[in-house]
Amino acid sequence: MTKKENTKAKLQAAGRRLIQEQGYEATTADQIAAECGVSTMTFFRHFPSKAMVVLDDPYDPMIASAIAAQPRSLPAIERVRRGLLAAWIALPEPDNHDQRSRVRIIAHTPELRAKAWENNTATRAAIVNVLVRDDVDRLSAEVAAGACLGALEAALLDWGTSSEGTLGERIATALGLLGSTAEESND
Amino acid sequence: MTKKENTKAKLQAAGRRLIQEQGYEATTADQIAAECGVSTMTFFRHFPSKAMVVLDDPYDPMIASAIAAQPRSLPAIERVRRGLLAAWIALPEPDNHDQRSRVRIIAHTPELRAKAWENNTATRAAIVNVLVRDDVDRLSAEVAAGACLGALEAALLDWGTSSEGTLGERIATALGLLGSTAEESND
DNA sequence: ATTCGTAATGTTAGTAACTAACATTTTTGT
DNA sequence: ACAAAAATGTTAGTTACTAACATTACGAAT
Repeated sequence: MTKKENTKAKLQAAGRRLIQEQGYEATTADQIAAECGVSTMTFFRHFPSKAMVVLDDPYDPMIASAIAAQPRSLPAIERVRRGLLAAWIALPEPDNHDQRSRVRIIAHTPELRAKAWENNTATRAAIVNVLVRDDVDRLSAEVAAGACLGALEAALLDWGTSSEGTLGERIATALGLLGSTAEESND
Repeated sequence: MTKKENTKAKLQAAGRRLIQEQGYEATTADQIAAECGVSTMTFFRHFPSKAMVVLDDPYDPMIASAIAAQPRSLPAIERVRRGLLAAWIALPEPDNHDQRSRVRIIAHTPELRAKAWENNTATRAAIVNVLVRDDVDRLSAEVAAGACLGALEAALLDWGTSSEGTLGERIATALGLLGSTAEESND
């Protein structure tokens, strides 16, 4: 399975480079494929859509379980907020250069931002389900999930478009803005 | 300009009906146009994309100015939150039946939800700009705008998929969940 | 090393959402 | 009734993506 991964990596690299140089809309899947000496069909076998060349990232798993692990006594938003913080801490700070340029592309392309949001649908649904299972009403659950994931995204894009600081800092700041005004106890 | 508006209304009605019956992806722009005895091109002259047959709504204007009108002394989130509440109050409760079925379609179609989010980009940017102009840092502004608009959307979809209560109630509830824990003073 | 199965890729053909350019009809003001 | 302008039609094209089927590259067992 080394060949497959290799082709995917080449497509990803070429795609991101071309999109950075020419813009997202101006870059076609055909072009990316050609750049790698590969057919268009092969491109779509590796990425379900053109957007995924840029969007493909390894986050998202485990988030729902991190939230489920927070104490059920907290208000919904607070549970999601702390769950996301906990999930983040368990992750490594990303390779600054590559990730930052990737995020920068997304930040500059409304269509990609929308697709990124679409991609989060599964995560958002998972979060909502955890909360609803614990007797939070649906509206509160949706608001909590939406607000916290929104803050996460804002942190990511802000980090990507700036040049200093760590992602972890931004995430803590962004989620902090949603926090209950009396702060940071630990349980 | 009556003919134009008439055609648009017919396309909208036919489009929504067909999409409701067959699903969003299964319904083509060609089909909607044919249903109205009109060419495909005409469809796209009235709606910039297929999604807009369903998404086209009259909200959004004035929101930014409602936020600008809130006292600059409040934290960003609180300003946006109160601004949206104020903007809502200035609006009439929508015609229950049509709007509800419209929202229901959106709620059931991830692609449409994503496009709705994309459509909000302009509003979100306007809100962020108002805040930044008043010396709120960009990250806080993005988080505030994202969280509050996210809550608004959750309220809308929840209202659309349920069958009781008013939109106004849901919006108040949803935005209330983001509120500072010490509640509801008026200034 | 040869053979053989499978994984990766290629080819062809097609659909659907759009866009551009230009022709035609319909509406409207006078 | 007539000319300007608005609305629509037609044709041709691009791009993202899918399905079906053919082909090549690759690794493992003999």
